[in-house]
Amino acid sequence: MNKKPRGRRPLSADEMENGRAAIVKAARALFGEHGYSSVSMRALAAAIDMSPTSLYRFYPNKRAILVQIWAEIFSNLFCSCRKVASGADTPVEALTGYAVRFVEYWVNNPENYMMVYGEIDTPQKGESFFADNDLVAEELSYLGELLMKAGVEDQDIDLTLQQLLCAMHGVCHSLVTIPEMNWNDAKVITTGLVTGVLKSKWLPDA
Amino acid sequence: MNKKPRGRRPLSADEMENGRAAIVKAARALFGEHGYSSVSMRALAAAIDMSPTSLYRFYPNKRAILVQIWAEIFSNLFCSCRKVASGADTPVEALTGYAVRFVEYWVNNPENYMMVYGEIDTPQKGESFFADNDLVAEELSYLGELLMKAGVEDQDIDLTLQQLLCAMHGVCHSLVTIPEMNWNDAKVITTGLVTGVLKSKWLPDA
DNA sequence: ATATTAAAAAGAACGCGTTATTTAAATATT
DNA sequence: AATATTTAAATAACGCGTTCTTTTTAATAT
Repeated sequence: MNKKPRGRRPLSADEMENGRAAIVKAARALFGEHGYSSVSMRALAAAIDMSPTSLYRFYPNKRAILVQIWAEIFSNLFCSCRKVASGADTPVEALTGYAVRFVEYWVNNPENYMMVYGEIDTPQKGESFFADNDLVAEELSYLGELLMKAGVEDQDIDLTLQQLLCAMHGVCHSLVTIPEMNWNDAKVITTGLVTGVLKSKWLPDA
Repeated sequence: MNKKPRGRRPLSADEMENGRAAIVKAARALFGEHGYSSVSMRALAAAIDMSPTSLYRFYPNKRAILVQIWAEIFSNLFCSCRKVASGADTPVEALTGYAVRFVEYWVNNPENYMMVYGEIDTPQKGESFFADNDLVAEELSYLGELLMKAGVEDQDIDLTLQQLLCAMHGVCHSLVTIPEMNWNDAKVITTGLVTGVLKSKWLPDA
């Protein structure tokens, strides 16, 4: 029979989406200006004339709002990186250019880095942004193709890609989280590392 | 005249030291068992029969207690790494062995990694553990010597050392914070990266 | 002994993220 | 129209790190 249910209807998909969008929009502005942890849920709610607890109808917690913002950040980042890569003459130059841009983005926007990597205290309760996210997955396969074009053999691509990722992350992480150290230029550090990753596999041992 | 001051004396150096030691001892046990952020200052205080607010006489905040613990963690880590390095046949093998042990330590003790690198949300208000700490400084110069013995030229040592650090940090950071990814063996990833770093500088370009 | 002083120790309170509970609104049934 | 029901929205409350305020304690001077 499928009779209509009795009480007040739940939020429609549209209402849900609009609510989420409003929250993320305000959060992006506030987090960007004052930093993630300085913006309270109460302040965020007030900014969009919403009760603090009502936020929890749209997002399960503060971190979930942040994760939503990550996608935008990564979208910009990847776009910027690919632009560099596509302008390069050789696959190897494309890879190094990509990596350099990647690192420079985070080093130049440490507050974004902090928003993404700075709050690992909640040890991913099954959310797993990076492994599941389509955006990230596609970027990984893109980099895999670049490695292939650069001449890395098929059976080495997976490992080399992971080493490349670790290298890029490592430079970002080190430079951002230990700013008081006398770091060499990010570009120089990164270029050498990437070059090393690319060389170490298919060049004969010295 | 230098007369004695009138009121109650401040805590003596001994009392201060004992208080700090008691706090750190309890904190190390509790943080290790339940995780840093799951242990409240109130619980920590209760564990040593102290008023929560009295903790703040010995340490300015919770994070400062954590930082104190870092030194112990790093002491163990460096000791373990050097043991491997000193057993190696060649300087290059010493370096790779060092790096592999370094990475494996963090990967095998992610809760320690989290304690050290997991809470960067407070953007170091001038505390700067890594750049100032003597333990760290000495370890850096030790690694610098290893690089020298490995044949890295003087003018390249600083850069190569930083690349080595970034590489090690990058592997740790990636493997610990993105555990859901199908990572290759930490040893394999690290060995390749370190080899690449060591090669990329003084080998002629391909 | 008692008063004075300075610091320690304890207590109350703030804003935080979040949850439990209560109140209000909307819709199908009687 | 009144009622029952289901959900949204609002309010209270919890434990947290931390700070402000008060009380207690210990040491000196009278």
